[in-house]
Amino acid sequence: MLQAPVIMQDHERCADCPIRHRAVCAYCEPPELVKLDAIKSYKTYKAGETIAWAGEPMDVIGSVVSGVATLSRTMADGRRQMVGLLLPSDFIGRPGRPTVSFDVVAANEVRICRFKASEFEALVTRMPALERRLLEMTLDDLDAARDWMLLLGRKTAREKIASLLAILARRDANLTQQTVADGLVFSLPLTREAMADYLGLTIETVSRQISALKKAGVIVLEDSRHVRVPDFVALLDEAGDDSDGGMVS
Amino acid sequence: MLQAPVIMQDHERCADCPIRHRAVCAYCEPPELVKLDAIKSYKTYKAGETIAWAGEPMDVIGSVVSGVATLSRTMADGRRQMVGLLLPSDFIGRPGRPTVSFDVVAANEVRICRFKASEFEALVTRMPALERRLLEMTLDDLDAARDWMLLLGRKTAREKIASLLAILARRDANLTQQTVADGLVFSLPLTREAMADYLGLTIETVSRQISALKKAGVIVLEDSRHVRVPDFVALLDEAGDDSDGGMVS
DNA sequence: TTTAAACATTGATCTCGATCAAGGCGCGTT
DNA sequence: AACGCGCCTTGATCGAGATCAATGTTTAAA
Repeated sequence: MLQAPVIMQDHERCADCPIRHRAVCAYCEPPELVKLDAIKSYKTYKAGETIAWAGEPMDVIGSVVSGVATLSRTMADGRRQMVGLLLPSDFIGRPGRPTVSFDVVAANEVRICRFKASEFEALVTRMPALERRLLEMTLDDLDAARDWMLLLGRKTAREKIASLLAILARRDANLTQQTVADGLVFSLPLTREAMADYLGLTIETVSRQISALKKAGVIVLEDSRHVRVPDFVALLDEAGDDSDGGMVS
Repeated sequence: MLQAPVIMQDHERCADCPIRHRAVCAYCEPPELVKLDAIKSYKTYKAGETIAWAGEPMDVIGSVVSGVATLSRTMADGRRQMVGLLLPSDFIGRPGRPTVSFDVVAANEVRICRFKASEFEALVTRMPALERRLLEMTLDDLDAARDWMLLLGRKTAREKIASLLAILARRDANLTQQTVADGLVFSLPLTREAMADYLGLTIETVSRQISALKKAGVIVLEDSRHVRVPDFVALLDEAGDDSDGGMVS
């Protein structure tokens, strides 16, 4: 969620701030920026570690610096559905809300830059542009959630896998500034189980469909965690998407 | 989406405004309120009529006064997934976004109170509390979308139907101030087809599962569009939800 | 290097919901 | 009343993905 199209590397001072990408770097005044710097802190979570449980009070907001975190809802009998995937530069937090409404778990080793929620909220009231930015980010999340709903409700297993791979490939290409022409190569930051939770499938089906895409030549598996996409358009075609969704071209 | 817990009937002047429920009534200053009144307009759409197509520029924002509207995404081959359900008092619009990203369709006769987007935006910049309110509403939508994702990805057909009925029953009870003890009665504002699009099912499965819940005594069908729920807790149980989700008790 | 545990793949079978098909019901029109 | 049309229900069958089961692979600890 909440992906910044390009990371701004010319703002070293706030390089890891949860809001750096457009809000602070674009709008904030230097005095406020100093305050942001003074109250931020870092924390690293190991793979599988729970960052926050559903229902817990959420006293920090932040953003992913490196690694991958997941948001998921679980039913009483253990069925689980991922409802958010947080990659580097994504924002974590629900401004103005006292509790988390889903489990936040580290998919692999995750480094997070955090603010105390109360201090962040105070800052927001003094910086109207920040509030605007938060609204914009939440709308991005909502759009992503709605695409995700189409995937869960109407796509076949094969389309689901292709869609997920396309999303991960796009994110990776943005971060590394690759172009499509090179033939994308990227790593899968999720286990088969996490992919299954993302897609509303079982791990067996995930595995089978990845094999099928491999057999069809749409992807090449360097190993079980590294994928090469020779032709990105072919992958999008498998995903059933009708647009290229803003790929770096 | 964006449900107001109780409609404020003591603010006649802005009774139909897209933002009446908490933002204007709670925060706005009288001079601004007058301006809101001056620029609002009404429009009624017939059942099945498309209010806006995906990709179109969206020059109005507004809210549902009566009737039901749906947001849905469609794939190239016609598969459709509903991604938003707008009941009376719900907000329509993506503040700051130039286009709609899904089809907006009237499920039955819908009356909408509208602002020109540009005028509304201008107002927002002068009323910081309004921006805060929009953020809050968008977060509500995001929470709803995430619950919906759990439904689509992991619930059985029967649980899906029960969940939808529970949502509609709750909304109806809130509007009419019924209590659970009475044994809820409410009308289904959606056709079987719309329910199927909501739930990621086919109309046949929707029909069958409604029949099954009827046979099990969880619901009573007065006719195909009116439902009685003798025991709301039993319905929630069928839905697989672990919380009562804020029912009026 | 061996071992154990987590993760991934593949096969065989089953099941829930989709699909195909036929009728029924409600309602407005002629 | 008869007709047509949209909507809903029910039955029969099919198939995609789940489930059950076995085996292979990677990783890291001993």
